[in-house]
Amino acid sequence: MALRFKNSLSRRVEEFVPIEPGVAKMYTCGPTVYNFAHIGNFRAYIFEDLLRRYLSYKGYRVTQVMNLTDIDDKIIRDSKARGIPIKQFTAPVIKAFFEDIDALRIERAEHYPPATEHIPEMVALVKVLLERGHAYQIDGDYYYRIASFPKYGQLANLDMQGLKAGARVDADEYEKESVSDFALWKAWDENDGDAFWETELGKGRPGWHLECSAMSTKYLGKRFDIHTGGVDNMFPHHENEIAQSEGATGETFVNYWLHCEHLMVDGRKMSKSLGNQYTLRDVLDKGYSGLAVRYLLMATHYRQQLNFTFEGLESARAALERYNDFISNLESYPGGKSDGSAGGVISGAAAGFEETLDDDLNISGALGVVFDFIRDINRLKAEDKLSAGERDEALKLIRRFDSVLDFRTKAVSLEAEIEDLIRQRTEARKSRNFAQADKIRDDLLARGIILEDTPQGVKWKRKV
RNA sequence: GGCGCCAUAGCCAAGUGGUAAGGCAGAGGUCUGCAAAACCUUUAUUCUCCGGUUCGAAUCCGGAUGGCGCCUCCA
Repeated sequence: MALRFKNSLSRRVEEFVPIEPGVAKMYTCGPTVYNFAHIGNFRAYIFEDLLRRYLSYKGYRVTQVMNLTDIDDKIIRDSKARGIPIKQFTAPVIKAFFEDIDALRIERAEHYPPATEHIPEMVALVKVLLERGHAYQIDGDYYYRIASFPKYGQLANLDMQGLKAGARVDADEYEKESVSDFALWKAWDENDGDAFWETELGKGRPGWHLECSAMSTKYLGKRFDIHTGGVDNMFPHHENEIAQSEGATGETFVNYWLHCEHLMVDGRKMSKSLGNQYTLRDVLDKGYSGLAVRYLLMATHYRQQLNFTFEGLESARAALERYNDFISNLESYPGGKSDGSAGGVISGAAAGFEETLDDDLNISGALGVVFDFIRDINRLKAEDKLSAGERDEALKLIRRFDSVLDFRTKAVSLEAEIEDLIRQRTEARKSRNFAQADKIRDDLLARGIILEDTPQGVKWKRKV
């Protein structure tokens, strides 16, 4: 079976057929850099990481764009409150964002365009929309005329008549032709301070949705394969992107829309506005690793709500330990006498991994395959029925899986002091001074170093 | 009010018509100086509930209950 995705646009599972064979172009909505991202945000980025890595695994050449929204109301408000220029305000937040995605092993996208560096592209887009009758100007503000785009509401499955009746009308925007029309460009007022650009549209700044249309086109073309984001971006953000981009080009903007469900905490959506958020730093400060967070956020299918708990994080940590112990134990296994069954285990696991992930990135199913594989190989190893050649094939496969999962702990060398303690313990054991040996082992455990006595001698590992 | 999603063991979670994956936690065993790791055994006669369709339903249909999200800040 071929790779397929649940497309939000059609609400069906569809086979992935790229515009250009062998190439996958994707746009992934990125952070608004006014504050540290919370782990709910990172769930979306982890999902996108799985997507891009699996596309690569399947042999696609991937181009991913993730925007950095570095101009919006909150950024203006907060930078003004601190009395510093916007760039100075956003720079440390952007720096922290990249530190966080590194800690979570989220592979870098090819492009991270900041909105403020693409004002000319956005202005050009508004001009095209004006020419084509999709935009109008009132008092220096430019709006998108939703009535000019009949498909509006298709992605979110919203009836725009009903929406009007819903009457969530912003009182100070009464001058728009229709309450549903959204801002493309906002004229400067004094509250904006130094947040403005002098352009052909006048003095002002872009609306929220404009950057994604302008920047996706710049880096990926008028049409591209995949667009992702959180479900909460489906409306209005992605709906508006479609209206802008297709209004400007008259062509289909994106073929596959993939939306990631929310991370919950205590049964409620984790969000900045509800104030129930954890940043990655909050979690790391409690002693959990970025890797454990990665596992937890990745292990549940992206279209399923995931309730965040520290119990779940502990469970993720333990699963990672099993995964990593498997690899390191296998690496040090000298090999035994094959009973001929390993080949089937390996090829079965390889096929199963791909079959499940092909099915709209069924990661839970794929992890089931991985852990079945681990148990099967461990059993052969325990019975000494795995040859050195089969061991190497098994390692090759798990490393291939790991190109998608990236759950392998990084090898870090030991401090000389700890090496010395391990040596002292080995001496103590030789002289059967077990009390001393056990004390050293306990002390090291408290420092995150786990010791195991094996037939090949003492082995150490770091707590995941 | 409109649109949509979800409910599977102590916890997390796959499975969408052929007789309940996997992870964590728990219990017993093998191994070990003791551990750890690993392996073996064990932990849901049953998938929120009530009807229906079918030889056969966690899976399809109808209904009920409970939870969550979106409906112009949001990943």
